[in-house]
Formats: sequence, structure tokens, C-alpha cells
Amino acid sequence: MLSERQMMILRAVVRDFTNTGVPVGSKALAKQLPIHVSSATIRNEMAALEEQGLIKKTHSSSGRIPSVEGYRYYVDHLVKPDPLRPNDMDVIQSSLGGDFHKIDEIISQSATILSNLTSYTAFTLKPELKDSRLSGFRLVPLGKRQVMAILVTDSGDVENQTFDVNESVTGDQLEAVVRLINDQLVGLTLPEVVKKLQADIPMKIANYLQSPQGFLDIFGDVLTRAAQERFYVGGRLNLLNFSQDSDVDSLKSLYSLIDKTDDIANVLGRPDDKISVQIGNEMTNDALRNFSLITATYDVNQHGRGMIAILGPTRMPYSRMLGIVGAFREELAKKLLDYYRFYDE
Amino acid sequence: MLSERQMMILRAVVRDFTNTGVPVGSKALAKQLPIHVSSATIRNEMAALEEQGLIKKTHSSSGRIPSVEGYRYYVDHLVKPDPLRPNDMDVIQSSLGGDFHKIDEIISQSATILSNLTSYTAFTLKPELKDSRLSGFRLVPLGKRQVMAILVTDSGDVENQTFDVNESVTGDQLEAVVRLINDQLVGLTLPEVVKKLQADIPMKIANYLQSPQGFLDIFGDVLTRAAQERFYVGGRLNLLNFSQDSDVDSLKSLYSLIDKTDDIANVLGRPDDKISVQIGNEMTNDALRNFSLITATYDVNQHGRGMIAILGPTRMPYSRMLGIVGAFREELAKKLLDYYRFYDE
DNA sequence: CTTAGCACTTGTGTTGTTTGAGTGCTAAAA
DNA sequence: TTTTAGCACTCAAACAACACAAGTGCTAAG
Repeated sequence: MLSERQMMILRAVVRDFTNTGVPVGSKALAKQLPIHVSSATIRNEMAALEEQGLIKKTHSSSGRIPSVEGYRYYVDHLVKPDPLRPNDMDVIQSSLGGDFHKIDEIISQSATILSNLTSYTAFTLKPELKDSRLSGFRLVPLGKRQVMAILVTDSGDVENQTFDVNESVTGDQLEAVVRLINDQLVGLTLPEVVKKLQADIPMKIANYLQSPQGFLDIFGDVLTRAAQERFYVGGRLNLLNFSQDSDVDSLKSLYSLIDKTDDIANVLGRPDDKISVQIGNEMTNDALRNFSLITATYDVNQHGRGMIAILGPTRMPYSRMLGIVGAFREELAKKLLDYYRFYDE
Repeated sequence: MLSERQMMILRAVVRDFTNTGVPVGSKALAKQLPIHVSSATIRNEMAALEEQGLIKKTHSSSGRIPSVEGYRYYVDHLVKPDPLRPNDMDVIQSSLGGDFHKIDEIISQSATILSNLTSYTAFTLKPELKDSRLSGFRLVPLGKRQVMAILVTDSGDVENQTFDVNESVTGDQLEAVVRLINDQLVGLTLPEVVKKLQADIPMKIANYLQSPQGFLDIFGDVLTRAAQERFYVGGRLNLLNFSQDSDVDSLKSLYSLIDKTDDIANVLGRPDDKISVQIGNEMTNDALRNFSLITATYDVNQHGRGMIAILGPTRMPYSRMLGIVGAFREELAKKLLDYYRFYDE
């Protein structure tokens, strides 16, 4: 249990350290704190905080920095999100103000805005209706030998891919295949489609095509892409700013992590209602040891909910960042509701 | 003019330095060279080479490293491409051996292979018929409010984009617009299409749509994407290995450069027949000061020609790299010819 | 419980020293 | 005329010695 004064000191340590990056000592605190006590008193309190594992020293006679547990306590009990700077609100309004023709444009643009505001790396995930279902499949012939496969889900996701076909395949055959897919698979959830695709569909297709494998590859490919959550990433390069002592290896694994949809989905976790903060090695992934992640959901009513997140150094100004993320989720939800209102009608 | 012996020394300096990264001194050379002379003689020759600006010292009593001019001389007169290691050839064969359904898959895969072989960053550009023309435009309705725009060129490039439309737009109207586009614009080169799109088309479209701007945006967008050369990049992260002293800023500008199609097109230059090497500040771009670029074209007969390139540190083993690039361009051309033969019938 | 005072620890920065690799130059040898 | 041995000189790198500043823990008095 912490005393009022200890909380005050812990808060000051975190704030100072996240601002300056320098371990903070007792004298500096004594000068800065609203209460009037000597540095020796602060030292005693700091020893108590260290006892509890909330702060630590970098070497035996250094000032203190917050431990992961210290950040955790700070985030859970002491921090208050900063109100947005007026300028930041302007940036959001104007960047989100334009005309968009796709949900994805708004979401991807959001990642950029968020990374600009924070100068960290940002992730956005579009609102998602759980268990989206296959609502249509097309094969559009484009020329003598090109065909585009298009897959649409009932949540409005579209995946497509062009591929080349041998001329021995006729338009009639393709049409039959499309009819087959639409008859048999439309209305199923994507995992169900995947299952059926491995089970009885290949045999049925074999009635129309001599070598169905090529087609199944394409369809399967488009399908898995559609089934996958798609994250947008903004400000990738900002990670370079925090690669202390230029540890190339950890940077590389960090970037590989970010570019693998599955991994990043894993790290971001399942959306729950609040804004949540993961600090340093609270995340199991080793590449993220010196980073913190702030995730938040946004809610667009019947259109589902999405996520936004920022990834920055553990030593980040949490109050400001929480303010930004909090405000942005609201603005994004508003914008999306506007968008749906316009196009749904 | 260089004597035989001076050439031998220059070659050895470049080879040694590209292998070890350490300035090479007279003693080491004396031991290593096939001819039998003392280190003092080497010193005299090196002084002559330095006089001509081909090698230089890092400080007044250091060994020598090649200057840009030295690399240039080496590349132009002294280097002989290494034959491919057997293992490397295996890698190429097996990575390129699979079944592909799109040209783009082969080209993009090639960038990955090339970066793996070299452990540098690789670029590939697909074979290009000059002045490709618009060969078709489609609008495919996908659901209640989604439409996909597809643009096809006669060189087989396909660009597409999904967008949302207000329900006030009817299918008939869309069809009329598509017919208009196809009547008026098919057969023109893409720059011509762009020009017409700014001139008389908007007025004509206004006959069918009340607010043509949204549509024009989409079409223009798809069009510029199609008109643009598209580079594939492999091994982006390898650039991190050569960012000496972790100069974050130059790294950032390097990565921004790589991700801008126009800029990288600019750097790679126009294809000509041979394999060409650009060294350090021979490239005007400042971010590339410590890099060298090897570019090569590959030729697939009537299907045009494309480019491959690798970007690595100025201090790269040129002979090996030239060997790899040379061999790979041939293998890629072969693979593409196979591909065309199969699908062209 | 608070504080002044003090001894102690440690990172940082400066300065000087040594070592080794390498150079240019000179004068003798080939 | 070219090559070579020898020598004085230069410089980066590694290391040691040192002072300094910032900070700590502890003790004893207020």
C-alpha cells in the first residue's frame, strides 16, 4: 500500500523520466514537488518504493527509474489522460475530413494520422462483424488469358486476385464453377468454407475442369486473405528512433513481427471495451521488451468494432498518449458513422 | 595509364578491402601478391596509385582503401564476374521452379530470391512493352453498395479498386459510363487517356451522372497506378546491416526513397543492354552515398524487357555480385519465356 | 518523523602513455 | 634505373590514472 506522498513521488519519477530519459534523483524531486521536504526524506521514501519493486536504480549510486511494475502502478492508479492539444485536434479533423470512397481508406489513413500525432508506430484494424460469411464469388474474364477472381463477404470485405489461364479453359467451364461455388458456399462462414473446400468441393469441380488444382489454389488464396484480419500500419520508420544502441538484430525481428499479420494480431490481443496498456515484458514477445503498446477499441454500433493501437518505447509519456488514443477513437467512430450513414441509406 | 603491376595491386586492394573492410597495407600485399617484391616497392606503387586518385588513406599513416574512382576502374577494367556457386544455382532453380499464375508473382518472387542470394536489397521490374494502351475498363457491382473498377492494359497489367457508391446511382448509369469510357478511350496510350480525362470526358460523363467527380477520382486513381512502373523490393531489412554508426536519419531517408516508386525509378535509370554499376556518389542521391547499385536488364523477346537491381554497400564484393546478377537475369528470362509459352499457347 | 551531514559508489570525461600497423624518405644494392 | 633495407615519423586504439558530479545509505541530532 502506498502513502499519498509515495504516490506523488512515483508519479513524479515516471513523469520526469519519460520526459527526460535521465534517472531522477532525490534532490531534483525535492525541489520540484509541491510539498516541502528535504531530499533525505525523499530518499527514504524512494527506498520504500524500491523495496516494493516500483522503481529501481541503474547502478548503485544512480537516480531512480520506474520498473515495469512502477509503470503499471502509474498507469493503473496515477495517470490521467491529458486533454488533446488544440493543434492535434485540428490535425485529426483535417486529415479525416476529406471524402473517402472506401472504409479501408479511412482506416489506413487513421494509422498514418495516429503515427503522426504520436511519432510512434500505429496500427489500425477495421470494424469487424464477427463470423463474416461468404456472400459472393465472381470470375471476371479480362482478356484473352486473364481472369480476375473476386470474393465478397457480407461484412463488405473484398478480396481479389488476377491470374492467367490456359486457353483450353472455356468461359462456360468457368461459369459452371462460379455457379457451383455460389450454390454450395454462399452464406457459410469463412472457416466453414475452408473446411468444405478441402472436403467435397474438389470432387465436384472435377466435373467441370480437368485440372482443378490451379483454380483451387487461387480460390484458397483469396479466401485465406479474406479470412485474415488486415492491419494497417503507420509510421513504421519511427521504430528506428528508439532502437537504442542500434541493435540491428532486434530491429529486424521487430520489423518482421510487424509485417506478419498473425503475429501482430496476437500481440494486440482481443478487443475489450477499455483502453489498455501493455508495458515492456508484460508482452510475451521478446522483441518488444523495450516497448509499450496502447490499444483501444472503437465502436460503430451495428457495424461492429475495430481497434487502434500505438507502439512506442516503454519510456513514453503515457498521459499524453492516452489522451491522444482516447480522443482519436472517438473521432474515428464519428467519422465512420458519418460514412455509413451516407452510403447505407 | 596503369602498369600491369599497378593494376594487380589495385585489384588486390579492392578485393581485400571488400572482403575484410580493413584498410590494406603494403606488407600484407607484398605477402599476398603472386610477384615477389618487397613492401617498399609496393609502397612506391601505391603512392603512384594514390597520385592518380584511385586509392586513398583514411589517415596519414593508414593502409589504403579504394576511392570511388578506384572502384570504377576496378569495375570497368579489372573485375571478372565470379561463376555462380553451385548452391546458389540450386536456390534459383528451386525458388523459381514452382507454378505461377501471374507474371507479377514471378517478378516479386525474384526480388526475394535476389536479396537472399546477395543479402542486399533487391529490386525487380517486370518486362514492359513501351507505351502500353488501355484495352478495357469494367465496373463490376459487388453488392448493394460496392463497385469494383478494373482497368486492363494491352500489356496485361491489371489495376483495380473497390469503392462504395451511393444507391442513388443506378446500374444503367454505370453501364453507360463504362460504355463511354470503352468507346472513347480504349486503344489510346495511358498518357493520352490521362489527357482526355482532363479535357472532354468530364463533360460527357455529366450526361449520365449528376456528380461525376467521385467517379473521375476513382478512374484517375486506377489509371495513374496502371501508368506507373511498379517495382518489387526484396530484403528491405538488409539495409539495416550497413547503416554504419546507426545514422537514423540517413536510414529513414533511404527507406523513404525506396518506397517511392518515382524516386527509385529515377535512381535505377533507363534500361540499357548491359549490366551496369553505379558507385557511391556517382548517384546523385545523397542518401546513397555509401551504397552501390548494380542494375541489369533481362530480355524476353517480343514481350519486352525488364530490370533487376541490387543495392548494397559501396564496399561490396563486386565480382561475386556481378556473377549473381548476370546469372539471375538469364534464369529469369528463361522462366518468363516458359511462362509465356504456356499461357500464350 | 524529519533532516543535516558525511562517507561511499559509480558513470563520465579528460589526459597521458604505450603499442602496433603503416607510411615516406634516403641511401645503398642490384 | 629499379628495388630494397632501414629508419624516423604518424596515427588510431587501447588502457590507466584521475578528478568530478550526481547520487545513495546511514547515523545522529532536531
